[in-house]
Amino acid sequence: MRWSRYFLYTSKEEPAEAEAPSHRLLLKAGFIKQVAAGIYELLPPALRVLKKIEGVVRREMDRSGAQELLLTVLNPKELWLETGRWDAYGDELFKLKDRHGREYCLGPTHEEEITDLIRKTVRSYRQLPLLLYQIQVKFRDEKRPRFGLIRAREFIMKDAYSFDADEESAELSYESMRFAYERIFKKLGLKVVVAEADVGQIGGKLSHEFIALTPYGEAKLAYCESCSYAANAEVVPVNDARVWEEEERPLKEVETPGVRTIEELARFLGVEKERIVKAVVYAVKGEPVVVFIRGDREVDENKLEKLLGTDEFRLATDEEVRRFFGTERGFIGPVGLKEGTRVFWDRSVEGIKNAVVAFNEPDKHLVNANPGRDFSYGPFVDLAQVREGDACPRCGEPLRLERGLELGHTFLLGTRYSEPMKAYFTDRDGREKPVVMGCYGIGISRVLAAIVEQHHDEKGIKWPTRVAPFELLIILLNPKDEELTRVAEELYREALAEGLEVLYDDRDERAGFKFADADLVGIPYRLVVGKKVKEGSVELQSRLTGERWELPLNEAVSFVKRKVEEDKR
RNA sequence: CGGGGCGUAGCGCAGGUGGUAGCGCGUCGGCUUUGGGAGCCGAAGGUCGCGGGUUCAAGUCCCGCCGCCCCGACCA
Repeated sequence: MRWSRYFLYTSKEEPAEAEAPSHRLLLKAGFIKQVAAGIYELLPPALRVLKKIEGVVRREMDRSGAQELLLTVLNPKELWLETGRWDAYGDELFKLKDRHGREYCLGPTHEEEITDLIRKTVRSYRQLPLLLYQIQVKFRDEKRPRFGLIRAREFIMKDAYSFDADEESAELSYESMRFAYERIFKKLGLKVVVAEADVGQIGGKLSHEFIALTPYGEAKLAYCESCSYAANAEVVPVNDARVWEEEERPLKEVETPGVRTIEELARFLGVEKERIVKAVVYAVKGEPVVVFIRGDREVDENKLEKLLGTDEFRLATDEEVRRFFGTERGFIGPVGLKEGTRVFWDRSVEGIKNAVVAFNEPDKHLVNANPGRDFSYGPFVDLAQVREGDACPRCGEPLRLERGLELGHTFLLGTRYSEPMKAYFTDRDGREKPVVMGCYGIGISRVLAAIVEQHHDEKGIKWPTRVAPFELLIILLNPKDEELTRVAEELYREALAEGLEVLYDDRDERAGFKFADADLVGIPYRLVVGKKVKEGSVELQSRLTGERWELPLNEAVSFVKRKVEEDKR
C-alpha cells in the first residue's frame, strides 16, 4: 500500500478529549474516529488490526472444535422476556420498535438467541456436546462509556456457547475454552491474569475473568505472588479480625460535637481507626440496613448485593438517616439502635475491645464499649473490601491489588437459560433434560485497545508483529531523488512479491515528518531508504526493540521476511 | 444516575468589564528545503453547540436544552 493513497491521516496535535494511552494514540495515529460517546469508527488500519485479532481468535476457537456462526443484532423482545432479562438488563439494553410496533433490542449478548436456536435444533444427546461461536457487534447502553474503545457502547465481541448433556461434560467444555483463551492472549502478546470472578448478571456457577493489567481498567484485581491466587477484588474473602488482648475498661460517654467521619473521630479522640465501630447505612427499597464494620474498613457493595439478593440499594442520604433513626449521620451505633433495624456485622469487628461506638444520640460517642458487656453483636458476615496487604485466602501471604481490563470472561452457566427457555434434549436413558450450557466472551475491539495499552511509548504505538496493521514500513526519505525513488519502488515490489504486508511511505514529506509518523503508527519493521543507498545499503529499524541493521540492498527484504516470520512463530 | 469541567475554522486553543472574531497546526497555490513533525510569500476556511431573553448592539450577560470529557456508583 502506498501511503500517498492510503486512508491514514495522523495528527500532530494531542487529542484534547482523550486520556488513556490507547484512546489518545488510536485517535492521534488516525486509527479511530469518534461518532458519539462510546461509538467509534474503525478506519482502515484499525480494521486490519481487528481482522488479525479475529484471525487469532478464530484459529484457536476452531482448534478447540468450536464452529462459527452468525447470530442477529436485532433480537425480539419475546426471547428476552422468557429469561426475565428484558427488564433485568435495565437501561443498558438498547430497545426499539418496528413499523408494526413490535419491540426488539440490539443484542448486548446472545444467550437468549442461541438457546432459542438450540431448542429448535438439538433433540438428542447424540448431538452433544456442541460448541458454537460468533464474532459480532454488540450494543450496551453503558452508564458511562469511557476511554475510547475500552468501554464503548457499540463494540465487537467474540462470544462462544457450549452445550453439553451433563455437568461433567460441561466442565470439560469449560476447561477447553479456558485453555483456548490462555493461548489466544499469549499469541496476541497480552499479559493477562486469569482471575476467579463473580457470575453477576449473566448467572451461573463457575466463572473466570481474563484481565490485562493496565491502570485504565475497570476491574480491581487481587493477586498473590507466592501462590498465584488471583481473583476479582469483589469476590475475595476478607478475614482480618484482630486479636485484642487487653483489659476491659470502664465505659465512658464523651462529647463529640459535629464529628461525622471516622477520620475526624479518630483524630478528635486520639484513637486508631481500628477501634471504632463504623455504621454504614443503606437504603434498601426504602428500608434502612445498617452495616457495622471496623473503622478502617470499607464496605464492598458487591458482597452486600449478594447478601441482600438485590441491587436495588444505595447509601442512605443524610435526610434518610434522619428519617430512619431520628438522629444525624455519624452517630448511628449498636447501642440504642431502633428496634427491628436490619443489621449486618462485618467480620472485622469480631473480638473488638474497648471500642468507640455511637449510640444514636447526636454529638456523643461511647468509648471503651465492649461487646457482651455494653452491646451485643454478630453473627458475622464478610462485607469488607479487600485491600493491599490483606491475607491471601489460599496461602495467607499478603495480597497485591492492581487495576486491570477485563478482556475475556468465561461462565459455566448450567441450566440458567436452558431451563426457563426449555432447551431440552432426550438423554440415552430416554429422559428429557435441559442442556448444560457455558458461555465465553472476548471483547475483540477492547483487545485492540488493550494491546495499545500494553505496547506503546511516548512516541506512539508498538504493534506486536502478529497483529500489526502492516509488517513493514518502507520510508522513502526524498521522493525528489530519482535514485532513491527507484530503489524504494524496487524494494516495495520485492516485499510485496515476498508476501510481506507493506506500507510504502512515498509521500512528499520531509524526513522528520515521516519518522515521527512512523513512530506514532507503530509498524514493527521500518526500512529507511536514504543516503546510504549510495553505498548500496538500507537501514532496517525495529519499532519494537529499537534494534538497527544496515543491510545490503539485495538482502534487505529477505532479512525482514525472516524477522517477521520469527516474530509470528 | 450524582459531582466537576468543556463546547469559537479540519485539529489544538485565545478572545477582562457587551461594539460585529483571532493565533498555531493542518489545507490550497508558489518558491526554497530533504536523516527526526522545515522556511518564506499568498489564499481559502466560522450557524462562536441549539433555542429563547436582556440590549441600540451578545462569542461575551440571563434562562432553558443538547453534546462531549473526567471522577464516583455500575458493566465485557
